[in-house]
Order: sequence, then structure tokens, then C-alpha cells
Amino acid sequence: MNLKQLSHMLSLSQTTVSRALNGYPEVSEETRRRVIDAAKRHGYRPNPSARRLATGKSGMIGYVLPTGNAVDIDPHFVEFLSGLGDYARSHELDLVLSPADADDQETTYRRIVANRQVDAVYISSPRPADRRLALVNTLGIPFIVHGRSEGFEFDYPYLDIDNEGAFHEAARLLVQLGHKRLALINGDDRETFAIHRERGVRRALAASGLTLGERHICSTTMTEENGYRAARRLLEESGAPTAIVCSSLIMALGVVRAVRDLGLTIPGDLSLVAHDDVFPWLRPENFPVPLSTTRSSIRLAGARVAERLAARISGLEEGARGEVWPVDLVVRGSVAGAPV
Amino acid sequence: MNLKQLSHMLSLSQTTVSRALNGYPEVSEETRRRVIDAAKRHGYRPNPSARRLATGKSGMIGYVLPTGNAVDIDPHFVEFLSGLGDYARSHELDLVLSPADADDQETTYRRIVANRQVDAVYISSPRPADRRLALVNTLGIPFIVHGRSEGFEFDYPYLDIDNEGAFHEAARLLVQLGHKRLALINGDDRETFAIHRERGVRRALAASGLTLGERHICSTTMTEENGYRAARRLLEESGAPTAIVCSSLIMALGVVRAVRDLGLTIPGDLSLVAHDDVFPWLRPENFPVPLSTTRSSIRLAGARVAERLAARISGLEEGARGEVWPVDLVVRGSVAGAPV
DNA sequence: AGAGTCTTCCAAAGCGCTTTGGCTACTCTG
DNA sequence: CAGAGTAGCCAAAGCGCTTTGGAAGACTCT
Repeated sequence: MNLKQLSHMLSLSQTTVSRALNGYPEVSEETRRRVIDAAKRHGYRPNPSARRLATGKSGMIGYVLPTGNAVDIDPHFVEFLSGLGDYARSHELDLVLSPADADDQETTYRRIVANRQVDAVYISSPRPADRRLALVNTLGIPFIVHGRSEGFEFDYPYLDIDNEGAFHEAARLLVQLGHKRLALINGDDRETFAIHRERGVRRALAASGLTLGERHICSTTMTEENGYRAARRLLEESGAPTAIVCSSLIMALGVVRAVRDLGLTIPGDLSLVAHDDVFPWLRPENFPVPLSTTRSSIRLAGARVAERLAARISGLEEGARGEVWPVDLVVRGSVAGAPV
Repeated sequence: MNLKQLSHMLSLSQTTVSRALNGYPEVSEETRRRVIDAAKRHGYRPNPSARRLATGKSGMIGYVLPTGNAVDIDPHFVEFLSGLGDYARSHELDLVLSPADADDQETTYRRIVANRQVDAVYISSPRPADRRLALVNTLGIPFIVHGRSEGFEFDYPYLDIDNEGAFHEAARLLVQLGHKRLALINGDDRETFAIHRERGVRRALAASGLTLGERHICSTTMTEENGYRAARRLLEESGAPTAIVCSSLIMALGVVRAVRDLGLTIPGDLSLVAHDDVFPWLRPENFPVPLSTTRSSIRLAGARVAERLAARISGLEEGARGEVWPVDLVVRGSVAGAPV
């Protein structure tokens, strides 16, 4: 059942039927009703390929997926996706993942824009002066950044959490508890979120005349093993930290293991706070010692990004509004006063 | 730059240019060379929307993503995706995720097939007599199942690992080590993989005249918490198992925690084997006691599924070939002889 | 030389929609 | 009541590709 057939059945032109269905004003209410009714009865659904060719709109949102042998997709991605999908489902939006060589995403961005494969894209894990951002900005496709970049002349729309504030709060708590030697086990410090978190910790320390020692900061990809290694190194040195702030629950698993291996205890010998993106399959309250966290649901962020993307596509949202979500500090058993 | 312009520059018809580019035989080699050369020089790329409208082919593969408030996407998904993306990238295949109400995926399947949005789909986490399978089979879109279903009259193409064999091997090893009371902490037993794993364990036990006690089998979604709960329950009862086989590394985290909480040790009091899908961020050799595993890279499976999907789209693969990958049993420190 | 067969190309008809540019008929002004 | 304005509809021209059904010329074969 296509437009031609439907319009023929109704003894109307394709123009009128099309307009009736798409809500244009130059069609009488009575005709519109007739059309909509017939369309429903016959299960007419406009062919998206045809519509896309005619309008250039695809009804899909895009994400360029960095891939490669040595490239691992972040496990956070799936949670973000849950949220995105949640929203997208109720709006019949599809998501197209365009895999790209991690070292050359530009080609892919250009392709999907030139081909009008998607109506909007989102960008995640941005870095300062991220080239993808400059690119999509000049390409002129609607987009939203999940996270933030830095060092651009122009503004851009984004959704981020207050990483600096969160880690500031966490570090401040630890300082208030008397800790003098803090360490930060961070994610990849080429990404903005990690930079912000470090900034937050430094600011909290500075407020009490403390500093983050050169060797008291690690940044690597967030695996259990890297968490373990970092913690081992930190805790075995002289002047070991009495408190650690850690950028992910997965790394925190490794920290906990290291502490155990060294015969130390939490929070007796070490206080630990980690950031929790809220995974359904690993919860901080279920750590051997319930873990204090800075918490922000990455899933909700996914839903919000989808919502704003949809708004931008339909012209409801304009300009470069940035949105920063506050982060909860949830105190559990893994923090205590500094050992004497 | 579109076909019209390009053909005009070359003083050729659109027909000939199109054919030259698409490798049709009725064009002379010299002309073809000229055309291809000019296309490259002017950066001509056929418009996919137009091509799609004309041919009905989209150059994309599809996946229906079950979503909903209470629905969590499996963390394995992201690893599978890594592999899929790896292959898809080198073949300019995009993946479109169509979010669907988890309880009504049929509508979405029908939509993407009717709209010809994708050239093929894959289905994951199948159950016995899975309705999605019957559906895509009748809808006539090329597909591959990652995993297996059961109880159909028809054959279908799939890629699966030898879950039964793997868990048979694991259980057999434990039996050989003298364990009489085994338990299985499984995934959701409505899914085929879980059924196969249980079958494997039972078969190994039966071979030595043993059985899997009614209360020695748990099946739930594979979270750390559920692993913990299951292990607690098992180990606190009288006649507690001396060995556990566990369907996921994430659940195994919970098992290890339970063992610790109860003041027991691995492998002294309990031997543990888990299935490892090979996550980059959590490795069995890094467990407090290195974990014995049945190992199979879900990422490689993703790449293979993409490869076969591409082959089916282009008609290189036909029929309902099933492919079952063997699984490695990797023995590490978490297993030992049964306690006396 | 005429008939048949390839080879190589082309014009035009789709694919199924949206949108432009009218064209009627009817209502409203002054 | 002439002229302007408006509501409601339509024919046809895109969108940019693929594919059908020839056609022209070169070549082979009798």
C-alpha cells in the first residue's frame, strides 16, 4: 500500500493525501479525517526510503563507533544506550552505529553527513579541543556532546555531569576526615572528564593547603587490572596515601583487591571513594565494604541526550545550551578518619 | 556531485556510468576505467537514499534492541559490538539499532522488514522456540542467530559456542577431582545457553552416577549481587556443594565475595569455575585466586556474525548452516581436590 | 552481400515520497 | 458588484539512483 494507491482509493491527489497526513494546514478538517482514517484502516505507512530521498531526513540519529583491534568499547556505553533506547523507542527513532577506524573518524563523520544518513549525531568521551566537535560544528549537522570539551571559540550543546564538583566534594570529605595524603586513580587523562575530576580534587586539597603529589595520580583505561596496579604502586611506596578517589567502580574492584593483597583494610588503612555510573550488575553497596561513591546515572543521561537530539531535529531546541547535572555524594562504610 | 553531473562531464549516459561503477559487464574496459577514474577524481559517491529507493537495499544490518524501564542491556553486548564493528568498518556496513518494547518486539521487526530499513538482522540471546526466530524466518529477511534456539521444524543459520560441551568439561574436571556435590549458578534459564550449560553439567555428573541436586541450581540475571546471593544460599545449607560452576565472571565476583564473607577459602573449601566471555576490563587471572574458566571470546563471535551476515546479504552464503565453536577450558588456581 | 550475433551504449521509466506553482470556487470588502 | 483575498485541491516536477528495453555499429558466418 503506497501513497498512489491510497490517494486513488480516496479519489484525491497524492499531494492532498500527503499533506493531510503530515498535518499541513491547506487541507480541510473533514478531508483530513477521511484520509487519516483510510490510512489507518489500510495500514498505510509512508516508505521511509522515499521520504528520505525527497526530504533528506532519515528519522535516525547517528553515533560514530570507534573500532579497531586494540580498541575496546567502553562498558559504560551499554548503559548509556539503555537510556537512549528507552527514549528513542517511544519516538520511533532508530540509532545507527557507524563503525570507524578509531584513528580516522573524520572520514566517517563526513560520509554520514554528506549522505544524510542521520538527522543528528551525538559525541561521547570528548577531549579538550576535540576534533570531532569542531568537525560536526562546521558540517552543520545537529549534535549534542555527552560530556564537555574545552578550548573552543564557539559554544556547543552538551550534557555533562559536574565531574569537578563531584570529585571536589569527595576529596573535601576526605580532607575533613583528616586525610593529608590523597591519591587519584583516574581514567584516561586525555579526556575532559578525567581532567575535570583531577581539577576537583586539586581544588579541594588546595583549600586546605594540601597538594596532590606527582606520584599520587594515575590515569589509565578503567579496567580492574589497572585499578589493581595503580593501587599496588601507590600503597607500596613510602608516603602512601591514606585515601584514594577512584574514577570507576571497575577500577575500584582492583583497588579493593590490592588492599587485600597487601594485608590492609578499608577503611582502617585506606579510605576509598569511587565514581558510580550506576551499573545494574555491580553495585557499590555490595562491595566487601560498602563503597562511598559519587553517583550519576549514565542511563538517565542517555535518555536525556536522545530527548534533546529529538528536540534539535525538530527545531524545538536551538542554540548551544550546555546542561550540567549535579552529582550525588553517597557516603558508605569505605571512608573513615585518617589513621593516626 | 551526482550521477547526472558526472555522466554529463564524461559525455556518457547515466546508465553507462552507473553500470561502469557497479561492475556490470556491458561496458567496455576502457570506458569503465575512465568512469572510475573520473568518479574518484571528483569524489563522487552515490547517494545511498536514492540507491536504496531504487534497489531496496540499504547497506545496513539491523538489531532490535529490547528496552524498557526494567530492561537492562546485557554488558556482553558491548563486546559483541566491538567485534561486529571491527568487521563492519572494513566493509562500510552500518548497524542500526531499533529500540523496541521488550514485550513487543514483533511490531518492530515487522516495521524494519516492511520498510526495508536493513538488509539483514541478527538475533541474540535466543530462547527455545523463540518467537523472533519464527518471525524473521517467515518475514524472509536474511538473518543469523547468535546462540541457538530449539524445538523448531525448520533449520536456521546460527553461530553458537558449545555451551553444553564447555560445562560438561568443567563439571567433569571437578568430578575427577573428587567433588561429589556440585552446584550450578546459571544465567536466566529461559535462554537456551543456560539450558545447554545445565545439560552439560548434568551429563558429566550422570556419567559418574551423580546428580545435580534440586537446590543446587540457581538461575537469575547475571549480576554480582545475584552471584553473591546464590552462593550464600548454597554454602550456608547443610550438604553445601564443594564445587561451583558459574555462568559468568560477573556472578563469580559475587561468589568470591560470599565465600570470603563466610570465612571459607578457594580452592580449599570450594572449587570454582566460571564462564569467561573475555572482557577487557575484568580478567579471570586477576581474581584473588586466579579463576579457572571456560573461555570463548564473544568479540570474535561478533566479528564472525557480521562476516556471515555480509555473506548472506551478497548471496555468498545460503542455507541454514549452523556453526558451533569449541570452548577452551582454562585451568587456574581456583580448583582443587574435594575437601575430605 | 545479407542475416545473425555480440558489444557497447542510451533514453526513459520506474522507486514512493514531498513540494512548487497554479487553478477553482467561495467569501469578504468598500 | 468588481476586485481582492482565501480555503481547498491538483498536476507535475523534483529527489538521485537502477534497470528495462532498445538501438547502433562491429563482427562473424554462410
